[in-house]
Amino acid sequence: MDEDARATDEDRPPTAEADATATDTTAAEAAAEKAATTPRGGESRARPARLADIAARTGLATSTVSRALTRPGRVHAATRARVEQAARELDYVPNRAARALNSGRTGSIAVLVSDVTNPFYFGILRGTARQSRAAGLLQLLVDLEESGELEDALLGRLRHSVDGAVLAASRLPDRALAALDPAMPVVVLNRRIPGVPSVVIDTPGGVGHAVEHLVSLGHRSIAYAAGRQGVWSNEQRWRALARAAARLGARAVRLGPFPTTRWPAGAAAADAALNARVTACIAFNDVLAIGMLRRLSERGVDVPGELSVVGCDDIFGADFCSPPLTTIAAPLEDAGRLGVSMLVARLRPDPPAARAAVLPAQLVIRSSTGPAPRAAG
Amino acid sequence: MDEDARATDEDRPPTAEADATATDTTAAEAAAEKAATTPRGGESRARPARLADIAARTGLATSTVSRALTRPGRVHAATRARVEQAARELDYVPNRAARALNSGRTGSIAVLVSDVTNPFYFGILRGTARQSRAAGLLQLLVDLEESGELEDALLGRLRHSVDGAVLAASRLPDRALAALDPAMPVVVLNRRIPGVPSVVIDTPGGVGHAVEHLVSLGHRSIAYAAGRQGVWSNEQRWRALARAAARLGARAVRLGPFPTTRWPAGAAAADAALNARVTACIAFNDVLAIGMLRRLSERGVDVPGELSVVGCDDIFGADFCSPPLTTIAAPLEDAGRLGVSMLVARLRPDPPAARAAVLPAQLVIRSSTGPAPRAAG
DNA sequence: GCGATGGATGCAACCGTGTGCCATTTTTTG
DNA sequence: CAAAAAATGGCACACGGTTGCATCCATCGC
Repeated sequence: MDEDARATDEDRPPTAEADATATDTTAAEAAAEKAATTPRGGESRARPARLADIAARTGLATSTVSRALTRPGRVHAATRARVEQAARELDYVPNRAARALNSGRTGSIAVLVSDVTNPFYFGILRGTARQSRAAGLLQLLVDLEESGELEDALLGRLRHSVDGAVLAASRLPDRALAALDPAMPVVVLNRRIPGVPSVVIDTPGGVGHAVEHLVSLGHRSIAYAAGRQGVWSNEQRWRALARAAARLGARAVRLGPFPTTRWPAGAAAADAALNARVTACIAFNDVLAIGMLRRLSERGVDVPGELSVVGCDDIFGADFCSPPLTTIAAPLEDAGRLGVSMLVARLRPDPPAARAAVLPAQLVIRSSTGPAPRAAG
Repeated sequence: MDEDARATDEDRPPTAEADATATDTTAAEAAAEKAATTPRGGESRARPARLADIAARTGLATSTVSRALTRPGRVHAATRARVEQAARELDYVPNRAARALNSGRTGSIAVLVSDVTNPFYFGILRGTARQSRAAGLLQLLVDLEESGELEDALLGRLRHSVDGAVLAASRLPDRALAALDPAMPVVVLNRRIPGVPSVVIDTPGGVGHAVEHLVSLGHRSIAYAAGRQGVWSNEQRWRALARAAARLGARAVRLGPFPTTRWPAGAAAADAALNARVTACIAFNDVLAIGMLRRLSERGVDVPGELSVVGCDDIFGADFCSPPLTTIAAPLEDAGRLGVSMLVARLRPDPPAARAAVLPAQLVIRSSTGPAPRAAG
């Protein structure tokens, strides 16, 4: 404790490294360990308790101990109590590897995201994290760094290391994902594939509402700033916009595609929107939309006075950018939770048929949308 | 492929669930599997290839196959080629559980964060994800949801399931963390504990620069909007501010503590700063600072005209809030990478002594700081 | 009092991989 | 050409937990 107070050298210049004062303590620890138990080949770690240790302590067989801990009804109540007592005393923690080896279940799932730094995944990750823990599963986070090949390779190697996977925004073709299922149960988010359970957010429905919102404000020409070509949700959103515009007598223009993961993206989209003679623009996602806002601000374009901007997803930051962004809010945490729930259901001995869950999206109106300017069409 | 085109029903009302059209295909698949191999008790999954399968195919012993794949020098080159060929043909993937069981190494590490939705962790997670993959390790993401008890319990259960852990912002007391090390190697981020390897970002140094920046702009009274009491980095930053202010002849005021994970936090901090008769405020982190900006904007206070605001960390959003935030940028991805590197070094047979790496932080000047107003002092 | 019944427990065989030790083969050396 | 040395491959066991089957004992019914 008093050692802690000593470590206050905040005025030290930022050197690359600084040695801690721990050389002696670690040496002492190592010596202590070595003296304790040396199970095999001189390992330096203390040996954790096994079932056999509990068995020895209670005078039971390991099989009985195992049943006492995992099949409570299968042993005498008194025996069970004895075993649990001993387990507590020895600080017993079951070895997951051993359990996995003969049961085939690892007790963990993988969550694959295309890019961890994309704020879109924050909410999803929180949802998967919560539901995983609720289900007693560990969550492997795999960042694909926007690489489809990496995804393929990783899925192959993960196949037998996890019980299943949640794929948030996979890049693999439908066939590859559908083929994956027998080897490893999979749930996909934001995509619909026949035969694969999925969680889809009804952002297209929200796009319809956004178009209504814009048309009611007098907009008659609405652009769509597209994301990466071929992405399922990207095409869905464009179609929803085109359809709603047609229904309401407005003109729909498709711009792009624009990259949506790096900041420069929004600039190109903003310029394209200004060229397209529209009064409003719905962007594929909030990252793109916020990038547009920045560019428009740089160019001195008034939002929403001259151009209204709508985003998708309601990511972190959409409420404090300038101006606060009107967006189609996606229930990301719910989607993550539901994805894991469906995966867990899929892992049960009698898996339900693959289904596609649809979560509603809400149009959140902030300050980046307003009445259409008079002159434009 | 043509099936994919059919799945375009974006105008469908957002129902809770919709059945996929996959019942027949999954049934066919299941039948095909059952016909293939039924290893034990009629499992429904296809049996993955094992070493024994390669051995049978090549006419070698499993031990030789094992060595061919893991100890290239130990077998004849021709034998090794045969084995690798067979492994490819059978799509062999080593069973991690079995490997872990007898080697004691799981090939995975845990990364513990106190709250996944805190944008502070985004950069860190990307760093740990990259370095983990580079080291051939899987990364377990554990969200502690701001609960110290959960952390304690989880660390106990994880102890034998992972090779080590990176603790980003742990809540456990120093003693508990130091005691953890013999059972499970650990690297802590943003905290310095004797005997435990750590990666610390020199934000306090950056705070010093920020104070110089503010003083040079004429500020003489600077507030610190504190984060959660007792957090190591929080105390460090305050001390750095107080020390730098004393050195430069400015007055330092400590406000708070304020919660820094939820948005309402910033409001209280902003009001407190206005009451404190200061002209500038350095906040514990960017979440708090951005919350302050929002509140100040609501109250019609000009930033930086009436009050300058500085944040810490340079999280996602700090560059597009209004006004863009002057902040002390932390190299978060580097910190994550380095944390994993140090953990990996710790896992080697001859672990180096625990050391504390310090990464420099940079003051990034944007638009939330400016000259001090005339009247105040 | 004896056999049937069922609950409680132990035995032993797995799961798939890694590795120490030994047998065998091949190469080198005197 | 024989002996020594090196290279190569196989046997068997260990890792820790689960589970089918056998065993044992107590209780119950007749």
